[in-house]
Order: sequence, then structure tokens, then C-alpha cells
Amino acid sequence: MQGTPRYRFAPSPTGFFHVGGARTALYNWILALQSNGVFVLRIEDTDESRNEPQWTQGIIDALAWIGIDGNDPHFEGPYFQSANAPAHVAAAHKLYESGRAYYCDLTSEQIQERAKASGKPGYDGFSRDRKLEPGPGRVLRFRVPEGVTVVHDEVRGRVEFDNATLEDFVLLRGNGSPIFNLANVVDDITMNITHVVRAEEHLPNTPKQQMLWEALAGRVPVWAHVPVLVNEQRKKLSKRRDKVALEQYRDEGVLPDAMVNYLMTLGWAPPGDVEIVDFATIVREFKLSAVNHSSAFFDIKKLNSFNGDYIRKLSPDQFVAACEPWLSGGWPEERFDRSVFLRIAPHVQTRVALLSEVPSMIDFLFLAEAPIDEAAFGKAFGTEWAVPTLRAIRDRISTGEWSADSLKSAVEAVGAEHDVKLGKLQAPLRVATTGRSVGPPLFESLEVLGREETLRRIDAALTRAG
RNA sequence: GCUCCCAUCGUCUAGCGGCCUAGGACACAGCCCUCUCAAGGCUGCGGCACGGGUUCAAAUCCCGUUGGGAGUGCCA
Repeated sequence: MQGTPRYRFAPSPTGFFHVGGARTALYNWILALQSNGVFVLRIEDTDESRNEPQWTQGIIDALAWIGIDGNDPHFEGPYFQSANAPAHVAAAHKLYESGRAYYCDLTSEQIQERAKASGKPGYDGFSRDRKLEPGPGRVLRFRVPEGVTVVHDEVRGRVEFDNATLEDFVLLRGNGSPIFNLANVVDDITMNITHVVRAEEHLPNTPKQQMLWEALAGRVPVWAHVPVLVNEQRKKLSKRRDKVALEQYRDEGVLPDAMVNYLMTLGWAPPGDVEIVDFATIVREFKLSAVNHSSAFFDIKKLNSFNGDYIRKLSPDQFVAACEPWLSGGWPEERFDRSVFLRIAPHVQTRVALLSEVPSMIDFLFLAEAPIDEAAFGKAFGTEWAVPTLRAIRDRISTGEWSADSLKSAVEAVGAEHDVKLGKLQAPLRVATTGRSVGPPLFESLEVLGREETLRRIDAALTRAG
């Protein structure tokens, strides 16, 4: 089978977009890009009870965020599985007519009773030779042949399943609607999918799907099952108990490039002793056969570390632009000055791992009154030299050049007079002007804050200190 | 229970029979730098799950044990 490789990503719209899904999508996307193939997005929306239309847009937005662009020529879709229901049913009938499937009228309860009575779990093939006609309440089951099914997996190699352990699975429900395994395979066949790259949890489904492929298409796709992402307890990441929503990381200020790079280091590593690599390198170097076989812990600490790295690599302009979504709250809008932020930006970049940490680091510049941290104030003004030195500093900086360098010189001079080290001496000044004991470099901050406001805040603090 | 998958520092990984007294990154600790906090630099801590084979030689190959995980629906 020649032609362009066709990969696919087939999420079901049942909630926020999962980081594990993001990784699977990335694998498919990268593979499609490096082979000049196609990435097909198919929304598997056939579970009437769980899916919500709103999540579909969420999936598309999330994919776009990590660089999987719906307008890229390698991107195809989205398709909706529900739209293909007639094809699923037609395929099922074809299987029935050729004798590869049969109807069964047993209820779930009856199957359970029989299993309990025989001591063997699952469906026992009771209706295999009863030659039942289609009818309400009757499910269509696939007649699993004897023998073994060998799955050739790009990451795991050869995996063998004894067909005796595979029960005659359901194709069509009692109400005539198709089941996942059928719909999934029929869609992949009709969409000409050549490579199925998905999470390991689907491996047990694969022999069943492979039998369907053989019966319906006479060919089998290239399979690849990548390890799942797990939490600290080594359990598969779950929407219920773990922080898995891609949207949440985005909202906290994780850069998409950092997320993509981090996700790709889970189960795979670029050549050499480096982990921070650009996307072009990933596309060039990534190989399915090099993907690890074991599950990987999604480590938020390491993600944050990657993100800090990416933040530091941004130019000040890019950084300020990336911060845009976090720049609206916390201070009166009219007091915000982008150019002021830009001046202090390089100093902020080395101090945050998440963009959401930025506002609290620069708000003193845009607030009319920077709130004073009580504990910090108490500590900074707890010495007998605090007030006298701050007065002296105030006197010195009230005139003359206004720059970080001259400010530093002024404070150093006061330090020499009072025999107090700069490291200690800056504390009262910092708390007085920024309200906090930590922050960007003080003198650069004051340079940006301006003389008038600096003096005003020093006076306020002096009054407060009594 | 049954089927399948997996097993290198706490975590993510490099390693695909000799280059390994096992390399890198995150985390952690210490030192340096330093106006706070970071960033950066240096150092340290720490691992081939266990037992048998195969081989001149095994983290690397084979078998078993143990330990994890996934699946086991008329969900996807």
C-alpha cells in the first residue's frame, strides 16, 4: 500500500483536553510532518450520554495551542464519527451476511449468569450456531476465529494473542447502534488511515480491531502503542483525580513550546545530553522505535523548570507580549504602562517559572499604594539604624542624577557612613518602596518607579515607622 | 481471576555485549557570584528489582521470581 502516510488522532469530546491526549496528538503530528503525511482529526462523539459539543472546540483550540494548526496543509478534519453511523452499520451487516458475525438475544444478566455457572468469565459464544435473525434487543457479535492474532507494534514489537482468550465481542447494540471497536475501525478504513499511533491502553483492543481490519479491508495498519502518562502513584492520569487539563497549564502561564518540549521528553529523549530542543529538532530526530516501553510520570516540577528556561530565552518584547493575558488585573488599568514593564522585564524573566507569577512581581509599579507586607515591614524596620539610614538615603537621592547606578552609589555611601552592609541596608528601602522584602533588583526598580513616587513612598514608610 | 504490557538514581532519561569505577536533566544539599530573590557556575547525594543461565565478557541476550501498570462493557 503506497501513497502518503495517514495518521490520525481520535479523541472523544468528554471533558477538558488531557495532557496525555496532547502527547499522543503530538506524536501523530510529528510523524505526519516528518513523512510529509497527513494528520487526521476525528472526533469520536458516539457516546450519546457523555459527549458535549462544547468540548469539540476545546480540542481544536488546545491542538492549535500546541502548534497543531487546523489550517496547516498536513491537517485534515475535524471529522465526526457520529456522521458515519450508516457506514458502521453497513459494515456490520456485511460481516453478518458473510457469516463473520451473528445475532445473539442474551441479556447482560443472562451472560453473567452463564459465566458464573460455567466458571469462565465473559461471553461463551452461546448463540454462535443458533442462526438468529436480526431483531430488536438482539446484538450482533463478531465470530472470533480460532488461532492466534499477532500484532506487530512499532514500539513494542511482536505481541501475540490467543484468540481463545478473546470473546465474541459486540459490534451492534440491541438498538442497532455501532460499538467503539467497529466504528473506530470502519472510520480508519474509510479515511485511509495507514498508521494508528495511540496510548497503550488500547493494546488489548488491538487484536479485535485487527481481525475487523482483516475482515473488512483485507489489510492492517501499522500499529504503535505508546506508554501512558501516570501520576505519583503510578496510576494512569485521570481527569477526576489529577491535574491533567492542558487548558489549566496554559492559564497558569506555561508556554506552549515548553509544554511541547516537556511532553516529548516523556518516553523519548533527543540525541545527546540535552533536553531543551526546538521543535524542528524534534521533528527531525523523533523515532517511534526509540520510544520507551514503560509509563512515565508527569512531573509538574520539571515542566515548570522547562518553562522557566523557555521564559528566559524570550526577548523582553516577546516576554511582555506573552504576559499580556496576565496584565489586566491587580492594578488600575490606566496606571499600567507597557514601556515601564518592558524596562524591568529582563529582571522579571529570570525570576518566574510561570507567567502567572508576573503580576505580583511588578504590581508595585502600577499600584497607587503598594500594599505593605506587615511581617516584612516589621523585620526591615526592626533595627535601630533602619530609620536614620533611610532618612539619609532619602536626602541623598532627592536631588542629582536618577539612575540605578547613582541610586546604588547613594545607598552605598550611606552604608559606609553608618557601617551597614548593602545587603541589609536595602531592606527598609525595598519594603518602603515595593511593599515586599523580595523582588526584582531594587535600584533598577526605583529607576523605573521614578524619583517623585520613590520619595513619596519613603516618606510614608518613615511616618509609619514613627 | 484471566489477557496483555512494563522494570537504569526519588523523577524523566542515555545506554542497544567490551568505550560503564553507568552519562545528562529535574528535585535535593553545599559552595561561588550577589543590593533581596532568582538566574548562572562548581561540587555533592543518589540507580542497573532479585535469582538463574548464555558468553572470554551482561545494565545490555534468554528463563524464572518479585513488583508495578493497563485491559477485561450492549463506554470511547
